[in-house]
Amino acid sequence: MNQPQKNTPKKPMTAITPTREDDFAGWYQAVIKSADLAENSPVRGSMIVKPYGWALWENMQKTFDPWLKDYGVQNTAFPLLIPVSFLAKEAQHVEGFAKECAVVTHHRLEADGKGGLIPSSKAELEEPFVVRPTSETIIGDAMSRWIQSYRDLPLQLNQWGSVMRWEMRTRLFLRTSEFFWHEGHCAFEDDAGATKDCLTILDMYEKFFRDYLAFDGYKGVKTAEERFPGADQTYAFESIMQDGKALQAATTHNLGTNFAKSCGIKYQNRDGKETFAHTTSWAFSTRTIGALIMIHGDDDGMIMPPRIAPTQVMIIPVMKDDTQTSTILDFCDSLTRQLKSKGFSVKTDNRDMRSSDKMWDAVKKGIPVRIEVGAREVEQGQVTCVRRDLGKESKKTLAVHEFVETLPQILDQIHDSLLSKSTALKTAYTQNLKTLEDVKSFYHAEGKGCVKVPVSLLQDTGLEAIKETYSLTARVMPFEDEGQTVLLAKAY
RNA sequence: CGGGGCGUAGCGCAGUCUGGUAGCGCAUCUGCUUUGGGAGCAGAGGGCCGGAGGUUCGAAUCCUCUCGCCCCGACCA
Repeated sequence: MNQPQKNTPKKPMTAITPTREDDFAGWYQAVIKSADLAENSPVRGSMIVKPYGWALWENMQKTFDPWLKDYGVQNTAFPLLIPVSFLAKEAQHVEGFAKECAVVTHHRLEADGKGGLIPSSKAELEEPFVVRPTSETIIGDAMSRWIQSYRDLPLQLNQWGSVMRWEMRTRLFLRTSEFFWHEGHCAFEDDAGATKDCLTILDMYEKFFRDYLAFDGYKGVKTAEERFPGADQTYAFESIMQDGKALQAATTHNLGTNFAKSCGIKYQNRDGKETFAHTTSWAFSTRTIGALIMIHGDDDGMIMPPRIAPTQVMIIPVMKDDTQTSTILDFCDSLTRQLKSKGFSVKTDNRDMRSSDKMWDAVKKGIPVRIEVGAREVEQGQVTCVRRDLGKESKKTLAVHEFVETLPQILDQIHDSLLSKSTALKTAYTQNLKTLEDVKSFYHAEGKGCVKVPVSLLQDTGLEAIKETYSLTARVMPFEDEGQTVLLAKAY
């Protein structure tokens, strides 16, 4: 699947088979495999994030975490296991998550007499734990003790970790039983504080996605139906994939006083009266890696946005015979040091492989800039430079100093180009329609992508059937239309 | 959990209908020639045919049961 195959003569050879057009889901998996981002594990539904994929996630954390701290958020670590009784506290919340919880019921194993191990019947827990599907309840419990006075507010907490939701159908990055994320949990004096928090964080997400991950999307409010279980209001950033489906890249929730009431988060207000705090929670997950793939990737594989790419520049030595090896490698080495000292993430691929294979490897991994250094370049003090997003047509030879000086611009150009492609994708896959009939005929005619319709259609009893028929859901009511429209789409 | 597909060498697959010595391509290893977008020739190694039971002289192939993966739904970040 990750190997080149003889495509039909008409199509140019691609590094990835199947192509996006042939089979989008198959293409998606092939990209992950070819880029060596992640793989399935022996644990059903749980992935192994491989070093290259994890490096990407680490870069996301490194970028985003300081923003949170700057805003006033403090990092914490709460237990992986949550007492079942905690989860049971908030009615909506239970209903939302109970059916996808992994439960820990024992604390000891014993031999089953057949060479295996089973939970010991003598070691059953009095109260089972659930592996956290999200941490509102256990953090809420702590908040109820930590918050006494309005002086303790706002309390802004976050943790980087993983959670588990027992999903029926899993797909690498997009939906796995265990997934990695950050989860912010904050408490405020009033609704104004909580709402402002949700919107501030949502803006932060948008900035992160646009300025670092180079993708566009719709910021807005979720419909009542699509709200987080236990939230008064859910905000989201919805992005559009190359197959026209929507993907929720991040959400923020105004939990109102729902969790404050169920967890007992009360404080004495400025008038000395006991008052419930207003809490929020917000998150983005390793799912955004799936979004990166489906937004930027092409038939040659991954395309990493330069500002988040684990490796921004891959230097490929092109050796003809042994006599040149050391001078070429020295040249690469000095170039690497030069670029590293300027803060770029650079690698020289000096593996003992054919150079053309190394080039394809860099292509499939989506490394933004590829540099080829052979005898010619060494002699002339030049480098040959190729942009991943534009392919071999963009191959250019530059003097070394010129390359080093312009690299920031090259990376910015790649970023800008990816972002504007993503905006174009979003626009091309959004139809502005007025009536249910329009929606029906659009999808009936095999229309691909999302439709934006007046919010009043949510009231229309005919909408359900259409949503059902075409597997649509209400994604978000975009801010750009001031809540007057709602985006309907198939979604990941 | 429903409907469909699939588990055979590291990867991708054929062989299964019609039971009879385990195959192909790529990758790997060796040698020589090559090297600027997936090199050529010659040779070599590699398998409990997902697992467990059956039927049979004989099972990758037939039967039963299981486990896992993929796609489309339902559920969802």
